[in-house]
Amino acid sequence: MSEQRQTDVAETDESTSEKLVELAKRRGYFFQSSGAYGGVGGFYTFGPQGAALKGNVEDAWRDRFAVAEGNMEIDAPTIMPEPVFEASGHLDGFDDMLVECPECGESHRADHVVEDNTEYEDAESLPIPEVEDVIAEYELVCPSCDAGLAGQAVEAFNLMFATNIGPGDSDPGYLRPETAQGIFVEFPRLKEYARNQLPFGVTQIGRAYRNEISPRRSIIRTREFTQAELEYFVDPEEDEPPLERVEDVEVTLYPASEQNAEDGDEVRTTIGDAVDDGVIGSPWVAYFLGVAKPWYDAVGVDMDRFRFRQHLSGERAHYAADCWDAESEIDGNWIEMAGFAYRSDYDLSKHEEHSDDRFTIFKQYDEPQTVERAVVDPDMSYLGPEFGGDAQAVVQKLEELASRDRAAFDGETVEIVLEGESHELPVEKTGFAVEEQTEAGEHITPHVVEPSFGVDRLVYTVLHHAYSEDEVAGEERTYLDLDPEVAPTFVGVFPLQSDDELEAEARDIAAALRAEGLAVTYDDSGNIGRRYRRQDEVGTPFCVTVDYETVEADERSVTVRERDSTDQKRLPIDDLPETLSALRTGELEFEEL
RNA sequence: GCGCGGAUGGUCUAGUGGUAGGACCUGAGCCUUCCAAGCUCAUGGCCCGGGUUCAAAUCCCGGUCCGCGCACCA
Repeated sequence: MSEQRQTDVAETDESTSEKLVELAKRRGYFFQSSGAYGGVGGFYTFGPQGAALKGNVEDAWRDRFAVAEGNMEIDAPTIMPEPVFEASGHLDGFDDMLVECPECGESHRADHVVEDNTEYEDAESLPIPEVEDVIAEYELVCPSCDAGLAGQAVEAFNLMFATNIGPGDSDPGYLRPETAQGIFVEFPRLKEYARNQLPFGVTQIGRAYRNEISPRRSIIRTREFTQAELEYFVDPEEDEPPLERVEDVEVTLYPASEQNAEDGDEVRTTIGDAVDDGVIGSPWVAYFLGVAKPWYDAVGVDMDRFRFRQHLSGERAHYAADCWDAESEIDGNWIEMAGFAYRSDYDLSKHEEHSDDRFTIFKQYDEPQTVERAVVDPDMSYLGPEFGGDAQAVVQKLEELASRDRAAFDGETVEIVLEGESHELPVEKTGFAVEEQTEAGEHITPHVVEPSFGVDRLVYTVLHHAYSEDEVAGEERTYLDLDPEVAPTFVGVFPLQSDDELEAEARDIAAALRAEGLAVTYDDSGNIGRRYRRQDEVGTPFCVTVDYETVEADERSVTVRERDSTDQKRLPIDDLPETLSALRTGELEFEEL
């Protein structure tokens, strides 16, 4: 269907965006929240049409990335306690340090001021008091007006919304800045549910919150938004993606090498070739790019305005081996709609470190392995009196030494170094032994592949790419050529004109189609042309009109009008529910009627 | 957070120091046998708070929100 998609948008892209935002307000797609109270920045309400469209897009995502891939979906809370974000790094990493100039009042990123004027390279990782000290020590000045910044307070601005769990402030919590943590945190239980078998995937569709300094461009960058994320857990040594399913998928790639090149350009290739040529480093990332591309096409993203862009080394997190964004073109700008990252074991290791639970999977060997292992079992009745409070540290040193260098225990005595001081102790008191142990497997930390979709940006793209203008019978027309699968209203039902008999018949048909599970709107106001245009503007794919032939002829029939072509066909009423359902799923094309 | 520009019915807009018009939309009616037609009538507005002034939607200050640039984009 997309190859016929019209991109004959008149005038400039920018005015398309303006017209779309205006249409969205007027027709109930989306609009600014709390308008009655002056509005609030970065929050949008999806109106009746927008909520339905968004819901349909989410359903389509669920069908593809959860159901069709055999993954499980969860629904975690949006508020989680502070330790979760200490582990995830959001508490520190999400901080911006701001320092305000006492003269001109401008705020600057304190870490940037430091990095630009000293030899410090990673000022963001310094504690705030230290940044203040550095500013004083180097007598750094305001980049705008050269006034001295020494002595000015450096303020932390965290992009997470903070709250308190329960009364008082002893139990801080945060609104999640991404849905992913809700999955990672529950990994210990989810792995049980997956019967400890890798690979498995967990999806979540939900809200995330970021207290953006500067929300922009309507629903493109908001403070509350919806993500659809998949965390796919794999055994890095054994699991491989079923690339054969997607190897022929054609994609437009914009690799880092091309972005860095003088005359770099996008590359058209297939998933299979991109993996073979090493353009996409991670086969897992490649697989999900291959799944995502046809899906984006199906929900209505214009493939001529779509690409996958590789992250440059500078914008990639240090733990991410390879990362690609799905981007769509809006107003001549490319906006990020999804990120596909190979995150290694970073997230699970962090939670393993910070929590009491195990974020590993027990991986059984093909054959149990017998290994020799050097162990110690120190005589604490000797070590205790000898070393006092350091006894535990001595035990730890002995354990380390045994596993590292068992030859050290060959003599009568063994030497350990404790806080720079050397100690000798009799080997017989260490309980040193080499034991044979049988191991059935090992605990491994799975790696995770993360396709992370921004639902709001996708909805915006779908609307923007669907926005079309043409002429019908000499009259200008605006319509959204939304795919029937995601269109908020699927069919409009009208009486041809004011007439009790026609209206009654049309209402009956509308009720029958609703009973079929279709999204139906009934309209009998104004003339028929006006009603068609109304539905065109919200993107309703089909309209059914009851005329005098319907109520007078022997075989009762109605006209069905298609939105994009405005063509009409006559159909028997009895066939309507079945035919329209088939049109919705794409089993049937309008031309075939 | 800074800078620049903006804010008038649901939407788009005109406007002057003397409390507001238009178009579209919407509703009622007439007309109408398939594409925003016509006619009649109707609903509905100066972002918020201060200040100047006899008088402020208009001028000034502050705030909120929107757009753009800077910065930021986990």
